[in-house]
Amino acid sequence: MQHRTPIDSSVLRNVAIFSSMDDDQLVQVGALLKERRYRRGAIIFHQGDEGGCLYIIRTGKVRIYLSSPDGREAAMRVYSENMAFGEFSVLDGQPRSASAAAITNVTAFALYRADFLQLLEQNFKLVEYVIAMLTERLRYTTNYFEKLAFLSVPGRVAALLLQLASIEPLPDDETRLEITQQEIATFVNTTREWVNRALREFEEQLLIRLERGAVIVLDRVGLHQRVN
Amino acid sequence: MQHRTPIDSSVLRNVAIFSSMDDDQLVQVGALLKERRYRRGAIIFHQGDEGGCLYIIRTGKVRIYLSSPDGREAAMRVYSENMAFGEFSVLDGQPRSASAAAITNVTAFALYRADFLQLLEQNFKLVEYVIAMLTERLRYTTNYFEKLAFLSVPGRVAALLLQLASIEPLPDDETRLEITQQEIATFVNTTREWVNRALREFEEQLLIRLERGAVIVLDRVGLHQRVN
DNA sequence: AAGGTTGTGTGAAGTGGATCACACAGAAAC
DNA sequence: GTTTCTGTGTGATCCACTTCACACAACCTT
Repeated sequence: MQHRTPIDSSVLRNVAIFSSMDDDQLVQVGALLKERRYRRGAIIFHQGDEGGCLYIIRTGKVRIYLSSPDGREAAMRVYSENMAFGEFSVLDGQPRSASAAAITNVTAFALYRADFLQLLEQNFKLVEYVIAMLTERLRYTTNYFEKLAFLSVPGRVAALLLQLASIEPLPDDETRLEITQQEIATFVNTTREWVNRALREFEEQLLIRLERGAVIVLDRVGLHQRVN
Repeated sequence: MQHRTPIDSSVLRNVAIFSSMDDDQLVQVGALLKERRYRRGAIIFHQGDEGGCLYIIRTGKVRIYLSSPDGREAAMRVYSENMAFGEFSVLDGQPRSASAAAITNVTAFALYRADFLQLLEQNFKLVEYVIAMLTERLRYTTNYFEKLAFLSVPGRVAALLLQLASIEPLPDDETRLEITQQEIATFVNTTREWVNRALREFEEQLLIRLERGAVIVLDRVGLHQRVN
């Protein structure tokens, strides 16, 4: 199920977290990584679990989310190719602060706590990268918090669409987002019905087009004006 | 207005961020710090400002908050003695992600970006501390986000009271929190009126006692049950 | 083709919380 | 003293959003 052989170091070249390393170091890192595969929908870890490793995504998308005692879910973020997630637990040894699930089929590299901490000590560039990553996370969450606190439901939906669109490869208009309305609802912390009403309104204004399981963003500047 | 003389290094001994340093290093750090004073209510920095330095609080309390275009405020956190704030901008050079205001009169040390980065390179222990600080911030905000997303107004008020009570020196019951209901409202992202209604209900259940400008926490376990 | 499942669309009723509108008391300012 | 704030208490109304209830289409299965 999982490779025990060292991972081809050339693959690691474009992973941001290792970008500062030379060939020798990459080979060394490759030997520490374990390959992991997850099916669409599979849960990678739960909030509260002991967190032994961080993950670097090779292919696919991962959703980070919180769940309430009564079964509701609040999605916080999507990570995609070449991004790392699950670092907090590795850095501070505390349990997972959120849960992670595979949105699509996912292949990832797992890097375990002891190995990672050792790399950190040996490589100051990596430390700089980790600090940069953490501050980025912090800014992201602060921004997310801000939206939740200040924006109405339609505003949050519009903001989410823009954010998702900005991740997608095609920076042009006509960006296709493969996401269900239920999923959008968990991201903006409302009900599916309200997401639907907001989306239909945007569709009437020709800002988006709706399909089963997808939203096609047509007019980003128009959407941007709807953020309120 | 501000000291140019080096700061007594013995004062730095109990500041967590420098706890790993020996006497020589502390003297060196002391020479880099600038003393700053702020009046009760004064704004230390605004969201969006260029962020040149981080602050270490000597005495007093500081409130970190966000403000919306239409003038509403959402408070995120209170920092008190010996804690550092304003680090993100120093670490990544980006503008301030939130605003900071003095709740009480405040004296603080300012440490500027270039100086701080240099210290970081010279001292790996400091790096470890910074990483620990950042992960703590991240966990705190995630937790805060979770409360905002899942709890009702009374639940959030109860959770806030418990959190504030846990900071206060007296860990016993009968903890006096000097805070107005308006301030509570900005912390839990509601209106003053609703905070009042929630507090009166708690008072009737003998969980707290109300005074002008203060809430006295009587029964923490009882309050804990009201978090929902 | 028949039946189940998942995603969507949409009305009607219910509610948590916001907004508005005052009243009142303690503190501070004159 | 009186006046003027700042903080509190509380009812009435309003509205954004939730909950419930169903209809329907697309896509699985078998």
